[in-house]
Parts: sequence; structure tokens; C-alpha cells
Amino acid sequence: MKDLSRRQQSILHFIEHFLDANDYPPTIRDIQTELGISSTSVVDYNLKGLEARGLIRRNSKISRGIELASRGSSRRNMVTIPVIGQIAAGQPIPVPGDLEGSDVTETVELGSDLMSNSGQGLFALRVKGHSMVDALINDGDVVVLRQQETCENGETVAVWLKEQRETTLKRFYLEGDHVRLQPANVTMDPIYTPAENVEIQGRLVGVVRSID
Amino acid sequence: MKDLSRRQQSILHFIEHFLDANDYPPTIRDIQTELGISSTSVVDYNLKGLEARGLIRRNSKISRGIELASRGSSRRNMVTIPVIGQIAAGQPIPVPGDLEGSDVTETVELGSDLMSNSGQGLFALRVKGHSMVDALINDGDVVVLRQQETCENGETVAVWLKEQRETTLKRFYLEGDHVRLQPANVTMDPIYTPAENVEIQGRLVGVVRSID
DNA sequence: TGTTGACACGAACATGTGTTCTCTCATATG
DNA sequence: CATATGAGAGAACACATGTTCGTGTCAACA
Repeated sequence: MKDLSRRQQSILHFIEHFLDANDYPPTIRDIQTELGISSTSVVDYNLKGLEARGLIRRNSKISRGIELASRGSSRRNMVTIPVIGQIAAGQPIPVPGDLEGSDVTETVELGSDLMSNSGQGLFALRVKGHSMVDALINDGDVVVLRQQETCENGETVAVWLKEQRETTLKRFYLEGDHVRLQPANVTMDPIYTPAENVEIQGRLVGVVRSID
Repeated sequence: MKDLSRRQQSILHFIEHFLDANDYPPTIRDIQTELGISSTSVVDYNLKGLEARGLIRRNSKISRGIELASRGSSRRNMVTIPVIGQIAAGQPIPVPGDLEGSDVTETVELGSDLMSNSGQGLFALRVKGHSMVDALINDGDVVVLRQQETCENGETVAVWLKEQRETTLKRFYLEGDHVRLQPANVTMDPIYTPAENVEIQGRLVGVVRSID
């Protein structure tokens, strides 16, 4: 397949810039005037070429019906995760069900390349206090969790220790009728506790720390 | 200010859904037929209401010139940061200048609410090894840095210790002609070293940990 | 009862915008 | 040389789409 002509390249560039600036695609005439092309038909002609090699998609008859193949996907690839509360050592974890109509003011947005799935069932909590340094999590960090009540061995989960009335974030290993909770920090020792004592609140899928 | 009418709410919802599905905004008539509204002027009327309270932006005369305030910003507000290499204890830090034409295959995308500025001058490195657990950073984490050769006291910076031939990530305090490098982990002790021995590579602005 | 204002209708109207048709013009290609 | 082909110009056409205007409904209110 032949290379793109200079004109096709500049058209492609212009579309990208336009989309960055405007949130809606350009018209053929936008492209025409910006690039100093004499006729709309020329734009149409080159657009067809770009479409033929899959760089753009066009919805005929529809105004501004140009979609960038590269962009159309990458845009949607951002997941917005609500920060529904705090997580602290001596405090039960808020669960997503609680946020009935509560206005979640804060959200965290991540490219979906960081989150394995579409962001369904994910929620986030802001860490309060230094109780989770053993999981390499600092005061002020945001932890992203997937809501679930069970987990596989080796997964890091947020658990509520009933007896201690305490929340913690550790690797989970079921060993007989006891659970071993292993800190992420390799220099620290695990906790052993009866299985009935732990209540899994969610699985840790991410940590975001923003400084300043 | 009054609440949104049911019609305005449904219009807003429809615009959101349309944008999710299509990558270009809907026309007034798209909204009209989808919601079974009798006239375009009714849509226009309600759109004006939505615009008045800042929920959308409209570019008059321009077809499909509707932009969602919530969306329009959040889309652009994503910064894409290139992951240009690794950072490890015994290894100098790659600097952005090195990436001449090198194909950066990996990027990290964050909502700009996490990054104070536009993402200019930011780059990211994947952490190799456990040498930075004292900064609460784990093997495999991605650290986001701003390129700079100087810093204020108290900022966390990536420094190259010439004598030790070692990279580390610590809070920086200039004290006379010596530098105190303070681990983020409050339980650990600082390092003191002559000022000439430290070479600031960048300031830490974020950490992202993605688990599976 | 009359007035007012929010909301809605329907029908033009005026542009915006994609599409298409006919011509050039240069460059191969035989 | 004759012909094909790729790239572009210019204009017209047809439909897509934003805008506006006159009117109607209905509840709230003095």
C-alpha cells in the first residue's frame, strides 16, 4: 500500500488538533479552509483515501461524521472511579451501596490500560492515616478496589477484622481454618487470624498517589 | 436556581449516551426524534436552559456544536505520560532527552485532577526492585516525575548519589552544605550526604500502582 | 378574572455541510 | 502519440441542521 500523500498527512494532523481543541469533529469545509485547499471535493477525495486505509471512519450524510480510528477508542478508554469515602484503620469501609444519591464530589480518572476491565464494580477510597504503610500505602493515597466478598489466595484485599474492629489491606492466604494476612512490605511479618474473623470488603486493584 | 425539568434531564442523559456511542455530538434533531419531542424549537429551548446553568456549551451556527461541560473538560483533562524507562537503585535515571525517536511503547494516562498542571515536562519510570520501599514504592510501580535539576526543601525528588553510584527517591532538605534525604516512610532514618554528592534528576509528582 | 411566565408546538427560513459531476493537468504506460 | 491514472479545481445540488416566530397550554397569582 502506498504511503500517505503530504496532503493526507496534514489532513490527518488537522483532524487530531481540531479534536483536541473542540470536542467535535471538523467539517470538510473546516479542513478545506484551514489547509487552504481549493475545493471541498479534494478534501472528500483525500478523506476517502484515509478511510480506505482505516485511519478514519466516516458516517456519510452525517455532518462532522469523521471519527479517528486511533482516537475513538482511546477516548473511551478512560475509566472514572468515584472516591466514595475514606479508609482508615479503625473504621469500617464504606461500600458502594451506601452512596444512595450521595453526591460523590471526587473522582479518579485512569487510562484503562491501568485497569484490567471497564471499571465496572470499582470504587476508590482515600487513605487516612499511616496504618497501611506495611502495604506501601501512605496517608492521602487513593486506593482503588473492586467490590467482592471472596477472593483467591494471594490477592490483596481490604478486610475488616471483626474482633479487632479494624480495617487492613493485606495479601490473603487461606490456610486451613485460619487466614494469613501478609503485608506487601516484604520486611514485615504476617498476621494469622481465624477465618471467621475476616470479612473481605474488596480486592485491591490499584493505588494512586498524587504529590502536591 | 430551579431544578432541571424532566425533559432537560433526559436531554442531558441522551447527550451523554450519544457521546459514549458516537464520538461526535448529536444534532438537535437527533435529540428530538430520540426523545419523541414534537419540535426542534423545544429542544433548542431546553438546550438554552441547560446552557444557562453551565451544564453544556453550545457553539451556535455550528452543527453538532454541543459540548458537555462535564465531558468536554474531563476528556481534555487527561494527560498522557510516557513511560520512558526503568528506575532502579544501582542505575542512573533515563532522562527525557534520551528518548530521541525511541519508540515509547508504554504510557500512563491520568485525569489531570491528579496532576497539578498540564502534564508538560512529566515523564514516568517503572520501578525495578525493592530499593524504594522506604519511599512506599513497590517493585513494578510507576513513578511520575517532573524534570528539574533543582528543588525546594521538603519536596520528594529522584536523586543520583554520585559517590554511591545509586539512585534514590527521598524528601530533600538542604542543611548548610549537607543534604538530608528523608524517607517517606516515617519509621526509617534519613541519610546525610554532602550537597556536591547529590544530583537532582526530577521531582516526584505521582505514583501509580496497578495490581493485575 | 385577567396576567404572567414557564413550557411546548409547528412551520418556515437560512445556513451549514456532504455529495457529485464535469474539467484540468501532469505523469506514467503502452 | 494515444490512453490511462492519480490528483485537484470549481460549481452546483440536495439534504442536514441551527434559528426564529407566532401561537397555544396551563398553573400560579394578584
